[in-house]
Amino acid sequence: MFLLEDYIKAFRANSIKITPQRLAIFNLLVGNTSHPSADDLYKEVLKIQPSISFATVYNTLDKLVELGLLQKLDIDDEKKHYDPDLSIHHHFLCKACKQIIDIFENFNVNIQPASLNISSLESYQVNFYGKCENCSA
Amino acid sequence: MFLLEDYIKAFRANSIKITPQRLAIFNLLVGNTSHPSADDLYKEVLKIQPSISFATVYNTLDKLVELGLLQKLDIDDEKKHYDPDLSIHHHFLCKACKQIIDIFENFNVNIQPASLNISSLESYQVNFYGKCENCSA
DNA sequence: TGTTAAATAATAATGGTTATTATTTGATAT
DNA sequence: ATATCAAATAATAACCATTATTATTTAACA
Repeated sequence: MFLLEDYIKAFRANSIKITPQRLAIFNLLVGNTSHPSADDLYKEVLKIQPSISFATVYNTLDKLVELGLLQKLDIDDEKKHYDPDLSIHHHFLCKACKQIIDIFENFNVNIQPASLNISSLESYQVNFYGKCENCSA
Repeated sequence: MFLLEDYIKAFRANSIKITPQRLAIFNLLVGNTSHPSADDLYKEVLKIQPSISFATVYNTLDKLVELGLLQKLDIDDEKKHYDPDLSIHHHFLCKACKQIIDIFENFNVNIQPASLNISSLESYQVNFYGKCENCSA
C-alpha cells in the first residue's frame, strides 16, 4: 500500500502538478480497502474540497492508473471501481449488495503468450461472484 | 457449445416465447467465438431481421443469461461482451484493438467461502490484459 | 380461431464517463 | 518575491451503453 508521499513523489517525478484537490484524493486512497467508485470518492472528497468537480476526480484517477499507482477493477458492469492495493490479490463481488471483498490468495494463473495470439501480458484479474453472508441471511 | 435446438428447448421449458427475432439471435450465437457486444449482435441481426429493435436484443440476451445459456463477460469497461461457450475457459483483452482471445486453460482458483464473508460462490472469471500480436507489430 | 399474456418496436430516460472551454493556479525561471 | 505559462480546475455539455416505458403486435394455447 502506498503512502501519501509515494503519490506526491510519483507525481513530481512525472511533472504532474500537485494540487489541494489531488492531495485530498491521495489521502482518501491511502489505506483504502473499500474499492470505491469514482462517485464514491467524489462524495468523500467533497467533504474536504467542497468545490471540487467530478472531472477533477476522474482526471486524477486516470493519472494514478497511468502511473501504475492505482488499479482499475473490471468486476462490476455498472461502474468502475478502484483499488490502491497493488499487491497480488483478487476480488469477490456480491451480486446483491455490490460489495467487493478482497481475496488474498496468489493463484497460479500464468499463461504462455507465445502459444496464443498474445505478444505482451501486462496484468490479470481473478473475479469471483456470488452472495456475501449478509445478503444470504 | 449449444445448438439452436438447445436454445429453443430451454425457452420452451421456461414458457418464454420463441420469436423470429429470437431465433435470429440464437443462430448468431451458435458456434460464435467472437465475444460480441450487444451492439455487435444488433448490427448482425439487422441483416436477417431488419426491423428488430435494440431493446429486443437486450431482452433476449438477458433471458439467455438468466437461463444460464450465455455468459456475460466483465472484462471490458466500455461495454459488456457475451460468450455462448460455457465450458471452463478464460479471456485475454487486447488493450489496443479490444479483441478478446479465449484462453482454454482450467486454472485452479478455488476459494473457501467459509473463511471469508462469502456465503455462496456462483462463478468466477479470469481476465488477462495486454497487447495482441497484431497490435504490437 | 379467439384469447391473452408476453414480446416487439419505437423512443425516452438514465447514469457513468468523457469532452469542452473559460478561468485559475502550481511550478519554474527571473 | 514576481512574472510567466503550461497544466489543472470548475462548470457543464456531450456521449454512449444500457434500461425503462408504452402502445401495438403476436406466439402459444385453449
